[in-house]
Amino acid sequence: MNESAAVRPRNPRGQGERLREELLRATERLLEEVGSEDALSLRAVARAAGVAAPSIYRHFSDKTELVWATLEVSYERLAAAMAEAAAKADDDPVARLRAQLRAYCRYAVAHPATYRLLYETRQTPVGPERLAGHPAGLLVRSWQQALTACEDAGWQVRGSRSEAPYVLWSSVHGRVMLWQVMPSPKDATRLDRFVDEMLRLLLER
Amino acid sequence: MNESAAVRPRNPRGQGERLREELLRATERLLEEVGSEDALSLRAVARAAGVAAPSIYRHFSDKTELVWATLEVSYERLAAAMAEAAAKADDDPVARLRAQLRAYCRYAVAHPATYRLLYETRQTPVGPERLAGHPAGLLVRSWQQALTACEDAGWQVRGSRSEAPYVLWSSVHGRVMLWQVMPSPKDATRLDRFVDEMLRLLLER
DNA sequence: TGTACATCAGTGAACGCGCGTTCACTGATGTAC
DNA sequence: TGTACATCAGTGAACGCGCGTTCACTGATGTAC
Repeated sequence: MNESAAVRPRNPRGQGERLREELLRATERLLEEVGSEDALSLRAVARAAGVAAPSIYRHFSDKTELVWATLEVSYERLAAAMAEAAAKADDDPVARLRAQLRAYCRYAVAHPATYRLLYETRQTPVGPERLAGHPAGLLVRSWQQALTACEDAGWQVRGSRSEAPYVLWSSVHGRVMLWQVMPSPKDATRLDRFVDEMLRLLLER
Repeated sequence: MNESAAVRPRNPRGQGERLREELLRATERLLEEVGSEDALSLRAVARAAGVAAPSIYRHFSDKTELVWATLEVSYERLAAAMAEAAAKADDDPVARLRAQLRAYCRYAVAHPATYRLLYETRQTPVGPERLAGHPAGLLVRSWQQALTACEDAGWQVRGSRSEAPYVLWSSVHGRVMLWQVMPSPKDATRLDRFVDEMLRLLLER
């Protein structure tokens, strides 16, 4: 039951912000463990950080703030993983797009609960100004750009050009979610094959 | 605060099973309202059904049983809507498939929370024997059959034939979920257009 | 026809629990004079 | 150099709440004799 961090020394003066980071990390880990915002308790977060529950309120005004901040961190990790994969790929726009899509899938496989939560806006009634900054908007732009890069390199996008980013993204998002639900073959290379198939369907010379 | 059903006459002898149906309907409605299993309370279900909380235990052994039974009902409704749409469509396999897909989208739009819950297996650790009966398996078979019917009518499926049902279903499922998350154009005809686009991508003469 | 009894649908009160949040506090450490 | 004081990081105890579930019950109604 001893969650972790049995004794935690108080931060030195002026270093109070460190606890903020520790709380974010603890929340990230626990969210993945319990699988939903409802099931996450501030008391558990405090326990995991080796701190009393009220200490959270020094850094976050309430539970919603804490969870939202954590999901922002998670989204940054996903974006970073995709960027890194693209950078490492061959100097070919299709290879780069494929690498990004695979990194996206790998993130979802590695953090299934977090991945789901990234798309659960319902959790806590959240203002439209926050919804506007939702990762979803940024992602669709990223697929959009990747497809344009492919066109610049001489590829043709099959079907409606304006629907194409949605086709790509929806299908990969949907496939990942179904993969998480379907019982049988929990084999992540199926996702890679799916990505290849989608690119073949969407792009032609 | 008076949730409903202020006075509920006791069922006549031998009709005790009626309450079971009423509880299922109340749960269905409340699940859609609160959006998650965690947020649903047995006490609220009882209140909505005009009954004392312990009465639930006459018909369901615990909360999990109640929710699971409700999701089964929801899934049956979805399947029925799809079947009805297919029956009403022209006598052409592509038209029938399109009608099924649109009915699927319409269901998701009309019951967003329920639709999401249908795919949340995580909710309560549930045995593999139950997972085996998960709607997901039935649905993939249904898309599978629909595609075969198209082939029999002279259409060709583009790309890998074995991936095709997953491409179709993943993309529609993913598109629906993204539609629910994205802020801007809450316009359900976009989903219809998406369905058309996917069929165009997947099927050729 | 009358009556004892079993069955059935449903209840009221209580259990123990963990939750988010508030409050007034402690005690170490840097700073001003 | 010494000391009063402000600041800072963090705490312990308590709040009121709603939850899932259990328990022993009530009272209407059908059935056996």
